[in-house]
Amino acid sequence: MRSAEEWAVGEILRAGEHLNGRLNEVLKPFGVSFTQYTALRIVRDGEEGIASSSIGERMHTRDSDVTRLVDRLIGRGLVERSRDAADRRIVRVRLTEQGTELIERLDAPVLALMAKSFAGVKAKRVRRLIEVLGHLRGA
Amino acid sequence: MRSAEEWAVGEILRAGEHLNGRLNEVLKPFGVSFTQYTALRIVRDGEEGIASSSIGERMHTRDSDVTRLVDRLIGRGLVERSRDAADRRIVRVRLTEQGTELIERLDAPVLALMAKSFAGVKAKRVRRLIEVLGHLRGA
DNA sequence: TGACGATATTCGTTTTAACCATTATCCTGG
DNA sequence: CCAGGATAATGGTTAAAACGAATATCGTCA
Repeated sequence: MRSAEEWAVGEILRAGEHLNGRLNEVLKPFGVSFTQYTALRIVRDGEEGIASSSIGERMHTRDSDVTRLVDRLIGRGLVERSRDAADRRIVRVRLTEQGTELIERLDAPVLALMAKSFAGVKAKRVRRLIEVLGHLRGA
Repeated sequence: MRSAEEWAVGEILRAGEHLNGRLNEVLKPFGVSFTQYTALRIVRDGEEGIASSSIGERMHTRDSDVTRLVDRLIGRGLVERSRDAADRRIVRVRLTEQGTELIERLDAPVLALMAKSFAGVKAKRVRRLIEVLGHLRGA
């Protein structure tokens, strides 16, 4: 005896799990975890070098854990740290050349995954879906 | 210079991360990880006791890891194992009373989270979104 | 029956996530 | 100047995920 709402929630969760699984398959050959991929994307989006604390906010992660996540990315040569000149408390993180190259190489299969996932869905529907998803973050 | 597709992919990923984060906040007070919650839902859906291997298939997890995931759930008294009478190789997993009670107590806040997330979105759009998400798993 | 495939467990390892307390460094306002 | 807040890093712990190898048990079919 399940309500329509519960069914809907189940659908959403299952879709999320499914996408997540597929995404991990794409990422695995590159030796990047989903968390690391997320961090790399955040760093890329923060054009002028993003503050560690900002990464933590976007990822709902403690500062100390951001430090170590960034440590790992540095260990792989994907990212680098530098002190902010104006406020030396702040550490800015930016992609290295290697990191830029890696995330760009990832774009293709990730895009392909999405394209495949939404194959057969009308473009207008996809656009609406994205609108709704955007709304979701605000709520 | 980002294409519209890349932007869309970013939106989808960010929405997923956001939802995941919120969900974890909901789950944390109950001491259940997202993975465990997923497993509990799968067990609940497999009415007559689900085979361990089936859990692994749905979660893209190795058998040996399913065993230990189930071990942990048993440790919390949420789930129990039993041999299939017909084919004794198969181990069936089902919710205990405690497990049933827990997942039912989780339904409310999870539903509330979703309701809040989709507040302001027309019901029809939500239905369409769910249609599209369902389609996603098939592709 | 007996070999093989299916199902699950056990053991061991490595990596990461999540949490917390403490320390270090730096900025700012009074 | 300096006290207190902001920002990170360090160190330590626990639990989990992810992977692989080996073992145990059971069913089926040739």
